[in-house]
Amino acid sequence: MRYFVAVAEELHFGRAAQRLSMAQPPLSRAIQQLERRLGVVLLHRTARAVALTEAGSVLLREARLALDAVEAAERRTRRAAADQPGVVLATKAGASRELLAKLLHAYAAEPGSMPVEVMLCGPGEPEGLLRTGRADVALLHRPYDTTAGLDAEDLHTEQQVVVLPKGHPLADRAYLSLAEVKAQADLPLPRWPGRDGGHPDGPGPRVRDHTQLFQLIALGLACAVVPESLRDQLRDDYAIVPVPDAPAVTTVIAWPPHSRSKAVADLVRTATRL
Amino acid sequence: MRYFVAVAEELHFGRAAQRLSMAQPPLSRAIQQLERRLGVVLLHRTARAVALTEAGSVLLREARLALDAVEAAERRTRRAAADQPGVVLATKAGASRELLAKLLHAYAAEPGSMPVEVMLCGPGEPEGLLRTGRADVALLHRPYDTTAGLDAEDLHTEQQVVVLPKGHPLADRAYLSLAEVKAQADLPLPRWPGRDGGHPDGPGPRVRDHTQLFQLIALGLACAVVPESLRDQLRDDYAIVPVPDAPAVTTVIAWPPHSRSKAVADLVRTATRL
DNA sequence: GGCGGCGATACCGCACGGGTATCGGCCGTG
DNA sequence: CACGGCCGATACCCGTGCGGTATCGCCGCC
Repeated sequence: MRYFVAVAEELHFGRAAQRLSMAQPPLSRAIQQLERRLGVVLLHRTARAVALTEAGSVLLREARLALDAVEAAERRTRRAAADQPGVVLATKAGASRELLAKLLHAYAAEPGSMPVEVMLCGPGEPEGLLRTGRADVALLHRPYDTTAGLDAEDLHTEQQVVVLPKGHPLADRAYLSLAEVKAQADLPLPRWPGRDGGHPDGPGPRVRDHTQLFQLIALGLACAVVPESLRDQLRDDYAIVPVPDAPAVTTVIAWPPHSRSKAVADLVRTATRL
Repeated sequence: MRYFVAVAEELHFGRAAQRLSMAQPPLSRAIQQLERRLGVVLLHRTARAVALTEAGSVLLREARLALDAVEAAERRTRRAAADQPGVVLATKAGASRELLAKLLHAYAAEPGSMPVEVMLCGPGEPEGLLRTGRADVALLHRPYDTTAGLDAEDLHTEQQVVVLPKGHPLADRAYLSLAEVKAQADLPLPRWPGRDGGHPDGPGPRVRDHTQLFQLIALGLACAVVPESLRDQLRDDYAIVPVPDAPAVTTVIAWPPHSRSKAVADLVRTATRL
């Protein structure tokens, strides 16, 4: 299955073999065996190109989940046996900073609380971290993050604002509509990486984290619609205007649905009581 | 991992090996290898008994999920390649009969609908069927069934009633409290099998499906608290009394969170519009 | 038409998974 | 207290299957 995922992602047996540190022929045979075992054609091969069949793309999605589950099993087992227990909390760097601080503080004061390791990561990563067992619990932000396959509790909902370079013509407005923001051809919205690590097509600059984002805004090369709590982290060299019709952002605490850990349960309970 | 799950469930290398149709020594070694690879002690072995360690029980839970995911990947891939598409809907035999009928009828009338295979199963099974890819969508009943790890939409909520043998002294009451029902020592509540197939301890008779249940009630050996919609399926040789303080039962339609199937989406949409 | 890129095939060797035989410790029993 | 039996671990052997190298066959392009 690892082999198939590699080939399906590369769409090239040679490169996939290289990624798996093996030779190409055994890889070809392994895929053929898989196809024979399943009785299904997974790949259309022409001498020039490899393409996924319908069934192949189903297997790609399912196999990723299965491999993640296996990885999670190993990792969680190892962690359960480690002598120093603790919880790993994942969240996007820079988001919900104040809420996170309050949560950590309140949880530390709980009786029987464990050390919490905070894992800061890029957008879209936390779900994968939970699925592969690298993290135990995460703070996510709907609708940016998806909670599919996770259990979650809502913590806080807030409106969004647009961040503009200081002195921009629109900076004096009391509020802006999402349509007006998008209509700014000179200040495009940035493009965040998708789940596969690729950036969607479009005019805006490619961006990986908030530092890059605010750098670009300060340079007058972009603007961004972000939750209003981020304003606390901005110095006053930006202009901030509410965007009432942008979708509200809900901060949620999420965890794998079968989690049996007392620490995660305590953390969730503490968070909902804040 | 399959090996470990077998040993962890049997807590006996010999029987586990038998279940896996292999000899005991290679199984012992395989488990040792797994322990060495993870660097973790999974089982306490005394010469007389085998017991799970803390880490072992974590791996048991995680490994089951991982194996289910692998099984689901294979099964869904095969199904995706089969020339006759279709959806498998799982639900407990006898529950929500009318709602199911309406749903199937309404969905069949939708444009682009596919054949629906209804899979009737016992209590607690549907979650496993969804996780292993044997079913695509299920009708569940909270709080009896858990929707952890699934996406779900509420369809219908109803009160519960107690079903008594005809002519029972309590049969004339306008309503009963849950405490009164439980206090009936001569008419114990039945014990349903748990997720592991074992029945909880207690006085009541062990029961696997509604047929058994109602047979026992008719014989005057048990009573049962069930959703009120079940009364439509009962002939009038039972007495039915509302139990207002029993938890309300919500019928939900549930599906695996990463499902990308149009048929499942249509089915869910149809169900929520009923 | 020839060359190059790429997946498939042919063939080989070794490592690992599984089998049988046997050991060793623990408990129950007469 | 000694013996037997139960059960997991160890020792040793064998065959299969996975991965490697060499090569082929097909297609597209210069």
